[in-house]
Amino acid sequence: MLKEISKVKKENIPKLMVSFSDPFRLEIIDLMMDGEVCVCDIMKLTKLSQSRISYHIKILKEAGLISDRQEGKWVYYSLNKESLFLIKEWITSLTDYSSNRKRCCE
Amino acid sequence: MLKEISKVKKENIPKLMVSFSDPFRLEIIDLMMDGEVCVCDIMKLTKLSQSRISYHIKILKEAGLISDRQEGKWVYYSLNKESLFLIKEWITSLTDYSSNRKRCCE
DNA sequence: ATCATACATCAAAATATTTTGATATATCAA
DNA sequence: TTGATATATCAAAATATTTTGATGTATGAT
Repeated sequence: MLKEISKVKKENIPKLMVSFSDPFRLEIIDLMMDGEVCVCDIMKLTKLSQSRISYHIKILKEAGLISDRQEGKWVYYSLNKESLFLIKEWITSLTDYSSNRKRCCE
Repeated sequence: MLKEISKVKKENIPKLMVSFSDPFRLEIIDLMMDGEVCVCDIMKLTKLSQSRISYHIKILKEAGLISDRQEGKWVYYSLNKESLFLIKEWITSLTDYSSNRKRCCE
């Protein structure tokens, strides 16, 4: 069902959603809303340790939610708008298609 | 930031999102898109054990994503459209407000 | 070539989530 | 009242995620 009405593959949803399931990742995402950030920016702004940030960045990256761009010693991360749109579309399919049928299975 | 541009309280986002972060919960949500389901429906349709289903139902309920209605021995669960809309609104705030500024912190 | 900086990765420990099987509770029917 | 059914809850075990501190790698400056 969900499979067919959205461009996001159902099996990718959990990984994407896990991105939003941790308060520190939400903080990082929040920072990225203002534009690109490097790990060092996040360190300054959140007081999380470097390896901890790298860990969460990795989760976000593997979910496809962020992109990176290296510039010398720095790696700049930014939100991947395309996947945000896919998620939005998926959620929309939930709100739009959830039926008004009283009972599902009879 | 996210705090201010959406009606969903930031601290509630992780719990809501955790709902979508497990494939079995997604299956259950999927079933609910067709209307109300009881635990017994989910048992028939998914082959998950009863207590396992109750556990996942509890997660969904505590996130505020589903509502329940008891009728005799049965408890019918259904998606709570209001919270789906809040989530959609939150995701929309992400896509709409994420800035095009190149660098966040300078 | 050496050093400092930015970040990634790794293994171990800490912590959290999920599953399981058993038991509890509530409702209904006989 | 007894028994069956639907679901919830619980504690233990299994499993997964997160944190920590240490080490590795690449880049650029001296």
